[in-house]
Amino acid sequence: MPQHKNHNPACCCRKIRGFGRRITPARHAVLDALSARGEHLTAEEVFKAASRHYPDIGLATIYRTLELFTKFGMVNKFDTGDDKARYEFADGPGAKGHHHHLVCTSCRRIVDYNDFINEETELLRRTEEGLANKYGFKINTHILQFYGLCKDCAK
Amino acid sequence: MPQHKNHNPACCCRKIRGFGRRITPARHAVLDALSARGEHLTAEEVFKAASRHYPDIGLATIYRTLELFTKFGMVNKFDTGDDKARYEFADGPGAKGHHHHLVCTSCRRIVDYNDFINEETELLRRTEEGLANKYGFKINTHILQFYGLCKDCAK
DNA sequence: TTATCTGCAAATAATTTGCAGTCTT
DNA sequence: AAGACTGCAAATTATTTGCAGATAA
Repeated sequence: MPQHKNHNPACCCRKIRGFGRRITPARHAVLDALSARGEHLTAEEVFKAASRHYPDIGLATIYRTLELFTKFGMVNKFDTGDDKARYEFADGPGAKGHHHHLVCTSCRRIVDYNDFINEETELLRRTEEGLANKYGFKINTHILQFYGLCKDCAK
Repeated sequence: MPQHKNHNPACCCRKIRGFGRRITPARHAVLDALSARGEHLTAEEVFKAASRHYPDIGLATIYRTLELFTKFGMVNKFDTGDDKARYEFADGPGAKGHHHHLVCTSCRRIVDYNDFINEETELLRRTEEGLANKYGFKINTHILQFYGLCKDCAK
């Protein structure tokens, strides 16, 4: 996992403080969990990972923390069709780590890809612009995900 | 709401029977609810609408029916970020009614658009092809949604 | 006839919330 | 000190499931 600029502790702490919020052991543990344990973690998975460094942490705190980070734009919350939210560090369009997801509907494996990102980003940008004009929306985000069967499950 | 070929009762019934399943009053009521009450209904909304014609219907039946129709490809199930699934008749890419969603994160209004559908569809098709080759996925669906604030909520 | 379908009530499972005490700043 | 943050337990909410009876084919 490459270490993107958004993901290092110093930057995250600055951001949190910038919003007038506090740095706590629980929040550190969540940040660590998110950067150490790869992408697209469920709240439960973040909880398990964070518990290792900080055994007293509670699941409710995980939820509150992830919600907060999501609100700050540090984290993306998304859903892949099972009924658990998933979380990962956010990389805005254009950032090195920006990617979309390819989801296996059978084994729930999630593949990050960024092979067509430039083309996609460009079209999405134009679409956003067009939609904003026509419908008067102020668009903040989009979700693009592909669903199918991975090689193993397709057999 | 235009009446697409996929949405008329005769075609739906044929499809259901084609899968070896039965036509029942409950299923009729769900079909009616979906075509009469517009798009992107929650299970609860389908339930209310269907209850009007068929008061004895139960919510569990709504869920089971919608799941079945989704499995048959007659209905799309999707999610707009609140934690309720939403359902609408499916129009495959290329069909007249094919569209994507623009969601207001404040008032939860959902706008259907198909302004850039051709371009989008074309890029998505190419992307699917590329991803299928590179990652060995057999891709079945995609989700593309834009999130932002509608005109009223942006004030 | 017979497998599918149903409503109901109870069970799940993810997420949220109230609260009293504990920290960060 | 003051407000932000916490863990815990209880509450919520959407969805699922078991079951015995009803019904479409």
